[in-house]
Amino acid sequence: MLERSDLAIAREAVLFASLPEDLADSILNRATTRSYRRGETVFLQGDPAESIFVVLNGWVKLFRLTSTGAEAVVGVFTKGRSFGEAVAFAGGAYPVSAEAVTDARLLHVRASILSNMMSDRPEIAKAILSSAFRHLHGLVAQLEQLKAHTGAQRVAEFLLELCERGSGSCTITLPYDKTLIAGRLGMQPQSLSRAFNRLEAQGVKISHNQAMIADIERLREYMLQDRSAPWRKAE
Amino acid sequence: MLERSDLAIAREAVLFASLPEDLADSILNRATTRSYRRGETVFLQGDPAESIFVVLNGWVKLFRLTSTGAEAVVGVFTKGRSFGEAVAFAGGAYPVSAEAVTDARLLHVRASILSNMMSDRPEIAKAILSSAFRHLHGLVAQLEQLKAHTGAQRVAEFLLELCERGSGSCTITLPYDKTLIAGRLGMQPQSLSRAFNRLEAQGVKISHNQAMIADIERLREYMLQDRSAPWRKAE
DNA sequence: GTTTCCGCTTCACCAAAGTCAAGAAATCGG
DNA sequence: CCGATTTCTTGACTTTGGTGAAGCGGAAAC
Repeated sequence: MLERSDLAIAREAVLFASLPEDLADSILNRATTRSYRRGETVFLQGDPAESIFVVLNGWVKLFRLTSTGAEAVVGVFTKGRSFGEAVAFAGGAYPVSAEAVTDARLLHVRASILSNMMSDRPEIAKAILSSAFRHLHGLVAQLEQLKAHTGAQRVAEFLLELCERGSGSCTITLPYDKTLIAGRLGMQPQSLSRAFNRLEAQGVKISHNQAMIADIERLREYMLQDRSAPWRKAE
Repeated sequence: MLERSDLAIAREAVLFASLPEDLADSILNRATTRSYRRGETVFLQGDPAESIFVVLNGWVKLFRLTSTGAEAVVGVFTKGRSFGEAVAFAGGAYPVSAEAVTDARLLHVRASILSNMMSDRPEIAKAILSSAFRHLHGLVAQLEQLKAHTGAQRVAEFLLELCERGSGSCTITLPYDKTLIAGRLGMQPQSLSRAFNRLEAQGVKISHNQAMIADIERLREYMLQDRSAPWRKAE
């Protein structure tokens, strides 16, 4: 049912990584996959939560629609990341909507299956809690970012997360379009453009969807700066 | 060990509410309580997470300290609310710090106890997941607030959450000091003051730690307004 | 009672970012 | 290859909210 490569990706996911192989496989055997087109909805906020999802490829965004139609992006996930764990067990409705932002393939795991297996194998509960914790941690980090960093600093942080290396220079490909990056960072696309300009002073060059960072350490220092630190003027 | 009134509060908490009474009690029998003075630290971000906490009375804030010493408040909890569920099982370190903001009493439940019991009684896992989901939902709501609402709107939302009634007028007591309210809403105390002033136009009066809302519906409408809606000028 | 301290508010100023609008650049369909 | 749509950037303007300083008032301490 699942292709070999799908299995490999799913097993790497936090959700399954800590489980013994036999257990992971017996869950994965009962899971299904589905492809989504760019822009297609996976679920809407308010839908009854019955499944847990694991991204096999492509990108999926989770977002909240406000009463007035504005959207607040809450997470953007790619290969190996799961979502929906906690809510599917709390038996409620999804508090966010999910949409494929590129063509994507997702693994669906019905919560009821896991729920049944959980009685025999309590490790499952811990695996799910680990995933849930990861989400909590991610949200807390986002809150901190929003409350304590300027737009340009958030952009710097975003770029640094994409860097493999810890120092020196590096070139990265922006993983999805700038409109979405702006949403993820809680700003308007216009402000993202301006933030990129501002980062030029820190040795960052953007062209098309490539970002070149001249000095990772320098950028990291910029990102960590106190908000009220214009002593050293915008260079 | 636990007083009768403590038991009653703990049983109401999301964490225990869904559990059969015998199970809840056997957990609570193995839990301890402790009192904290105003300002006392419960744990620090980075501490190994061994316990889950339930607030019995008083108020506790969860916050993150940035590298530069700024703090970002991530939650403020009172009677019946629990925290630390997910992380205690993921076996990691607390990603936030916790501090009593008033004199407070907390129930401590060692994660290892729950962990052991979980094998026999899988309902426990679901109770914990429900609590974790509640936190997730709360954080998502905060993100939406920050990204989509102005300061004054966030204050309005905060006040409305404290209202029991759904319409008409109401008077509420601010549950903790304004500095903390400002932190919880992601703004400076000065900005909170200004926001209160702005809300006067919406029929909100603040004196000392009392807030009088003349018309709940009106305030709710104000809070729901699109950010880009100054067509009807700031009245 | 008076002093001190703390929490809160107000003011003036400024930087950050949203809004509106126009234009450039890239992408896609024919 | 060309036109049309979408995405991105830029500019001018406005609003929001942060910053620092000053002032007010209440509560606890002397």
